[in-house]
Order: sequence, then structure tokens, then C-alpha cells
Amino acid sequence: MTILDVAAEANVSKSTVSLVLQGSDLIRVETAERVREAARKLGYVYNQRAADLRRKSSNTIGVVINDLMNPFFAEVLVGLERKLVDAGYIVLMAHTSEDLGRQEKVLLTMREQHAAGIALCPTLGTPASLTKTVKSWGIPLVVMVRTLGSGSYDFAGSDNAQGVQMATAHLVAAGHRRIGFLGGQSGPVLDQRLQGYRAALANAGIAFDDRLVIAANPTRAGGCESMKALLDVRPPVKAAACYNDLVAFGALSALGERGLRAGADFALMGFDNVLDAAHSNPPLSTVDIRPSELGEQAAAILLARIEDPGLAKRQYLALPKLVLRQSG
Amino acid sequence: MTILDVAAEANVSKSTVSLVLQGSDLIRVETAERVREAARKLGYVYNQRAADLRRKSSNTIGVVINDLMNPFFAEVLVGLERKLVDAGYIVLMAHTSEDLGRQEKVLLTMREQHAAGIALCPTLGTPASLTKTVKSWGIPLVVMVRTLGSGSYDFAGSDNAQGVQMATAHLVAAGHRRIGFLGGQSGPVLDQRLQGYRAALANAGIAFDDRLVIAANPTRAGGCESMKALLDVRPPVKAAACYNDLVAFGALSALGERGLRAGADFALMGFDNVLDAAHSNPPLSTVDIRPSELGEQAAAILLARIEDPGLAKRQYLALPKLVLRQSG
DNA sequence: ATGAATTATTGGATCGTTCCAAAATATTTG
DNA sequence: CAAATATTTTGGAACGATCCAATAATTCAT
Repeated sequence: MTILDVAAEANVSKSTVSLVLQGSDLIRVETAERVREAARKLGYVYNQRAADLRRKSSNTIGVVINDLMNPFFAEVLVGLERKLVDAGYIVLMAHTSEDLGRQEKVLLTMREQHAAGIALCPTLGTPASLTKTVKSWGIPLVVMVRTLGSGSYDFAGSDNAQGVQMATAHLVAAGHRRIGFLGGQSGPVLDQRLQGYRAALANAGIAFDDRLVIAANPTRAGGCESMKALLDVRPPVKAAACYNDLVAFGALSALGERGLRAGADFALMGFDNVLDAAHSNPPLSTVDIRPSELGEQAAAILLARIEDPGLAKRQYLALPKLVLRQSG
Repeated sequence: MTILDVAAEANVSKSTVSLVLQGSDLIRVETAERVREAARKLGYVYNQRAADLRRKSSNTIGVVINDLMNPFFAEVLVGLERKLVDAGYIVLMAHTSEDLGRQEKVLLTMREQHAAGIALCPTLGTPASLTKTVKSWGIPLVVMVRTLGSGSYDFAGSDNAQGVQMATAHLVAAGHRRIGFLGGQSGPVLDQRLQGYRAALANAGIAFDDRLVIAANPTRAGGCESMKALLDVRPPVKAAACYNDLVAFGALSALGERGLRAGADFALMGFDNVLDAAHSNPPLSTVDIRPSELGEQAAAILLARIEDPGLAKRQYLALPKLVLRQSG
């Protein structure tokens, strides 16, 4: 079932059918209608890949996500996908689980598939040179969430330092002097967030105490563990900023386990403002960086680049907003 | 940069290069090595789409998800994706947000892209005829989570009735006689879960009371609202089974808001056992249906069908397991 | 009515691969 | 060593679309 069958049915040439399919206005309307009717009658379905081959184009966009179990990335993905589909693309999605080997593999596959562009949340340990590599493939790339060295590339993320600084400053303003920082594995994002934490302390004239920053996986389990560790510090600590909301949720759980309640007995701040944060127990005070908008912005940047490869590099940094609920 | 360039570089014909690329053992090993070397030297990259066109095959699989914001579906997707990538496929992912129009659109796109198979979590309101429609396209399909009428089709889901019955029975065994059911929008899954709820009550000789089942969106917000409504019922209710974990999380939040704590003041059961359930506040007792395994099973079923279209229809129903934590 | 200008339509070449039958080369055998 | 057999290699025709230059059909002006 090809364009030729449709052509035969409608008594025109394949070229005419092709033109009609592309919505060209070169074809007389009655002819076009006849062709469309024939296509409908035969149940013709367009072969996008054949078209792409000839046209040397593609309407697929590769999206690679490092951690879909984190609702933050799920929200980013949803925003991104919506925008891309609306623009007529379809996403080739791959999940890396922070596995560099997997990332390389799927990137290669996307290249072989002639993706029109790639949106990447790089796994930890991704070499900074990757941006250049992908550029050398001739595929537009937007990096998301985690920066990749200091080169110049399209990027969508958030102002991490600023955000954590706001969260920490809020805790300071509430009268806390001993403030913990919970969770996060080493990488650019942790560095930036920690920097915000230190800046807020410095602004308040509070000495940095490394016993109060407790590294842990950025997961609920990590949050739970690290909160328990923090609660064991003496003299007691009554406030903490978290690497992200997931960690904060785990911390909430640990608090509950010890018979404590965030808001009353402990002041806790998250980061991201994932959807869940509004209905945790208790609802989480956090730093809103609008995850799904971040995805949309990444899409917009990528689409613009595809449209015009010569554009100056763009960068979207969500500017963080404090949202105060009950945990802190 | 094509196979022809490689052929020229290696002093062989394009057919030889093609054979080498396919790992054929028809070619003498030294020749093969020479070809591979040439390809490497030139930085040749395989054009999967051209190959697919000629071969009339495809290594992409369409995956359509209705609600990625629900971690349950995110976990299903992760399991599915991993298995598919391991099998050499790449996923074309689309998100419908329960929008039937979007679902139709992306399904068409996937067809035009010649997906080798489709894994579908249908949106609410999907006509049961869709399974036949997709079959008529000649594309293998596996339906996930929500059944689609009573026809015969590949399916991966869970035994909902059984699961909720277990959860409810657990509440009964703990001595509760007035047990609520929270959340869920109408559809096959709600019907099945409600059926399990009623069966458990019937088994215990407890009369069904429709004031205790409170419909609400299967989200945290919905869970929060419906729990508040349930708490206002008189005489007071002290136990509830939830449509899913998300609803239970919302319910936990509502309980906290009223100064109540699940486990001590109220017995609450979730459904799904998403990762988050282990670290909610308090940790959620729920029905484990192993979401990511569900995804893997769906992948296995789809791959088997692609392999051999003549196979009998298969069906995976996760058999539910109670996991008792602190909420109930 | 005729040539010029305009508008519609078309055939062949092409995109980068695979497949097939046939040709070239190497190996075995009587 | 020639014939038979086995092993390697190859050119050309697909796959299903698009694109371009050329042709056919209309319309317009004179």
C-alpha cells in the first residue's frame, strides 16, 4: 500500500499524490480531493521513514533521562514531551539509571535513527566533551538540569545556588542557627546547592559545620537515613534544607518514625516543588523551580536550535521561588 | 558518508560492506576486518532508517502512557524500557494525560513510523475496538494495566479484585467493621478493585455501605479530599482501603492535617507498592503488584508476539502480595 | 484563433540500505 | 591437472517516498 496505489486509484501520477500529501497548493483542489478520497478508500498510511530518507529529515527527537523514578524528572519529561508533540515531533525516550554505558548506547542508537535533536539529562560522570561530540554529529542538543563543564551549549536548568540560599535563609529568618543539609550525590548540582547553603550561612554570620551536611543518595531512602543521622548529632539540630524534595520526603518519614513532626518540632525545606510536595505529610515547604515548565523551556530551546542552527547558545535558568507550606 | 564510501575505502563492493555490517559469516575474516577498519577510519554511522525501509522492519516500539505523574506508571515504564532496550529496541514514548484525542494522534504517528510493536496504557474511554484496530494495522499490541473490553488480546496488569480483597480482609482481621474505600475514577480498574472490596466485606458478613466509598481523582489531591470527607462521616470510620498508593499518600496528608496518624489512629491500606510507599510518613501498608516487573512482563509478551505473531494470546496478572508497614 | 504566459501534472533520478542471482575466486577431488 | 565443488564477492533492482526539470493543460491578451 503505497503512494503508487493511491495514484492508480485516483488516476494521477505518484508525484501528484506526493504533492497532495504535503498539502501543496500547486495541485488543483478537485484533483487533491480526488487523491485524498482515494487514499481514504484504500486505507493508505503515510510512510514517514521513507519520506525522511529521501528528505534527509526526521521528526523524532531523542530524550534521555537519568532517573525517572524521581518525580522531578517525570514532570520535566511530561512538559518536554507535550511541547515536542505539539510541534509535530515524537520522542525517542531512553532511561539511563545513571549508567554511563547505557547513555552511550542509547545516544548512538538515536544517532543511527537520525534524531532531529536530543534533549539530555546527563548521567553523573558524563564527560564535558559530550556536548562537542554530539555537535560534531550535527545533531542539535539541549542539556537539562545538570551542567556539563563550562563550555557553551544550550541548557535548561535552575538556579540551584540561589534556590538553596533562599531556603536556608528562610530557616535562618525563623531563628535557626544550626541548620543541616541533607542528601545529594557529588556532581555539579550538589556543588551549586551546597554553595547556596554556605552563602546563606555566611550572610547570617553562621559558621559552616561540616558535621551538619550529610551526603546520601537523592532518594527517599537516602533522605530517611540522613535525617536519622542528623537527629543523632549533638547538640540537637532542629532545621535542615534538603538536596531535593525526594530527600525531604524521606526525612519526613524519619521524623515521623522518631515521633517528631516537621513544622512543629523541626523545620524542613525541600527543593524542586514536585507535585507531591503539596500533599505530603505534612505538606512540604520547598523551593519551586516549576519542573514541567523546565521541560517546556528545554523543548523550546531545542526547537529553536533545530529551526536555526546558527542561533546564539541559549540558557534557561528557572528562577526559584519559595513556597511555604507546613514543614518549615 | 554512506556504505559506498566505506566500500571505496576498503576496496570492496557495497554489498560486501553491507554483509560485514550485518555480521554475516559469508565474508572472509580479513576482508571483514578491513571493512570495519575503513568504517572506523571514516567515522561511518549506520543509517538504521534506510535499512529499515529496505528490510521492511523496525526496531522502534511505541509506548503510550496515560499518566506519568503517577509514579506507578513511571515504574512500569522504566521496567518496560529497560527490557526493550536490552532486546535491541528503542522506545517511541508518548504521554496522553488521559486525553483520547492525543492518544489517537500518537498512535497514528507510531503507525506512520512503522513501530515494530506498541505497548499501551489506554486512556479512560478508549473504545474496546482499539485492540482490533491496531491488529488490523498489523502491529503487535500489548495492553497494560487497564483492560479493554472482553476481547482476546495480550495484556499485562494485576489482579485488582484479589488485591483489594486482601487489603480489605486485612483491615477486617484487625477488627474493623466500618471500612472506607477512597478514590478512583470510574473505569475497569475501579470496578475490579471495588469488587474486591465488596467481596471482602461480604466474606466477613459486613453490609456494604455506599456512604463509605468516596470517589475522587486517583491523585494525592483526590486522596486528601476523600479522606477528609470520610473523616466527617458519622459514626466515625477508622479504616480504609485506597484505590492506589497515590490516593493513600493524599489520605496520609489529610490525616496529619487533622492531627491523626495512620497506624495509631486510623488503619490505611494503599495499592501498587510504588517505591515511595516504603518511606512515606508513616510508611504505607499496601498491596504489592511489583510495578516495574509488570512493565518487564509487558515487554516480554510484546517481544514474544513480535517474534511469533501466531502465538496464543498471553496475559500476565501480577498476583498481589500484602506488604504490611505502619499505616495499617 | 494564435502565441505567450500561467497553472497543473508528470516521469525519472535519488536517499542509503538489503537482497538476490550470478560472477569471480579458492579449494577439493578423482 | 581439469572438473567439480565450495567459498567469497558483486552489480543491479528493490523499499516508498521527494524533488526537479520538463511537459501538458489552461487562461489570457491581442
